[in-house]
Amino acid sequence: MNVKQEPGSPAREPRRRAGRPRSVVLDRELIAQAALKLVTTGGYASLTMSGVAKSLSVSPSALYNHVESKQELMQWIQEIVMDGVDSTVFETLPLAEALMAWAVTYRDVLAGHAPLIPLIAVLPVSGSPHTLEMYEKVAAGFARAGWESAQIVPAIVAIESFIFGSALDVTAPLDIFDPGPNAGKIPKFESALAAQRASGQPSADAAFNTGLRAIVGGLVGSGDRRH
Amino acid sequence: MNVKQEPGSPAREPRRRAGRPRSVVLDRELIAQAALKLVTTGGYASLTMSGVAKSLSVSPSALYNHVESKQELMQWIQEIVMDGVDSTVFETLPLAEALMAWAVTYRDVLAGHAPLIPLIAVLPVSGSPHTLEMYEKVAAGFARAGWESAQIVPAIVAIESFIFGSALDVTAPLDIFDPGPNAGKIPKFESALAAQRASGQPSADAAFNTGLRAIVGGLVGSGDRRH
DNA sequence: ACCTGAACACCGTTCAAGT
DNA sequence: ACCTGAACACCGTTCAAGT
Repeated sequence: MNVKQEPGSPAREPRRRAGRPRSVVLDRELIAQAALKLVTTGGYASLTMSGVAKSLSVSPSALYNHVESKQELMQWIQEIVMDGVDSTVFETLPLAEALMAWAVTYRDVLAGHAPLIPLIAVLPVSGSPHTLEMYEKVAAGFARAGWESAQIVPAIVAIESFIFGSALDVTAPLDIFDPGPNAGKIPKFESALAAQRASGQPSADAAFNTGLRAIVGGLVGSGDRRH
Repeated sequence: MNVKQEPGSPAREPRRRAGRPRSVVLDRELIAQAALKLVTTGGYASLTMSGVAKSLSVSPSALYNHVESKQELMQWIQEIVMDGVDSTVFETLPLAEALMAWAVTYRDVLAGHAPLIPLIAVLPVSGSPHTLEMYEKVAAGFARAGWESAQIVPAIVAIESFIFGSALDVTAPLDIFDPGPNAGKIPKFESALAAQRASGQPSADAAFNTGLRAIVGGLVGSGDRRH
């Protein structure tokens, strides 16, 4: 999935005079990596143009020679993040299993980047060749399983919607459903909550497993979508 | 669903001397409504403390006598928005149909408030009695259908995750999947896309219908979750 | 008790000036 | 071509001062 740097092209480093502390020669790759490191270290609240500039020992305005806006910078991050989704499974597994394996890596990858989710949900894929390749593999998986053409995109988007929502859910506090001062007024929900808690599994994980099985089963299980 | 103002309590207006233009007497209700109107008119980009203050003819700092932060103000909006979700259907319809009707109103209500979604996904429900009541009705619907206690919360959260993701999806541009310069390189996906487009239905709607049927069918259809 | 106005500590972004 | 430093137009929030 990850595209490695080709060892054939030596990526010639611009030589730097020694002895003098100097600022880095900026480019897209460098800025994107610095931004990603910042996010990984301090979360999205720490992702500021100033912060990125500082981590590169450069003035904030210097960044604008290479990136149009913070929004574009976030799209660069999004591409790197999406690169972590494994869609090779569609080449080796039957559709239902492939979808489940794909969804698991997809959710895990997004869970650490929740602020990107509203962006990804809305971002045209045209700018991200790798994301398009992912869709190609997923679509090919559906086609190979005999799906009717017109049903494929809705099915993909449906599962993706579930994945996005589930990834948001991962970031919720464990006690999100605690009724607080309203305890006792909502008996049915409280007993359901207590029973779920007794299982020991975080509700986000239980929900993801339950929902994934349900939606994939509901989509792939019934045969009325084949032509 | 909406809690009406009780006509018994006359909500005595503080009398205002006539002739002099004066600023409003602030309270939570007034601020929340002003904020909601601002959002409805100009979207979430226009929701600023200054903007709310201006619409109330008051200085921005005055708001902080009534609300702790912009975050809290957004929670007030969230409560009003969630009040639009119809969960009475669980009292009248069989579980599967109730879930689908509930999901439809839920997604429609959220679609106009996408920036709230990451907030709602993470917000403890304890602060919002109405939301808790919603969960009680949904849980009661599952219980009435004979569901095992421990399975109910995961099922609810799973459907909610799908709804959240689908609501985000509504705000995506219609041509989000346009391959742009990569046209031709992803044949399987492109033909699936063309076939879907030919149906005339926006892909977000098609995906929501497809996915909702699948997840509800996958959850409620198979009988192995009853005790 | 509650409002004003000034101030603070930030944002993202632009732009003339330098090299 | 690309970086710096100053500046701009905002943010949310705090706080002394007034009534």
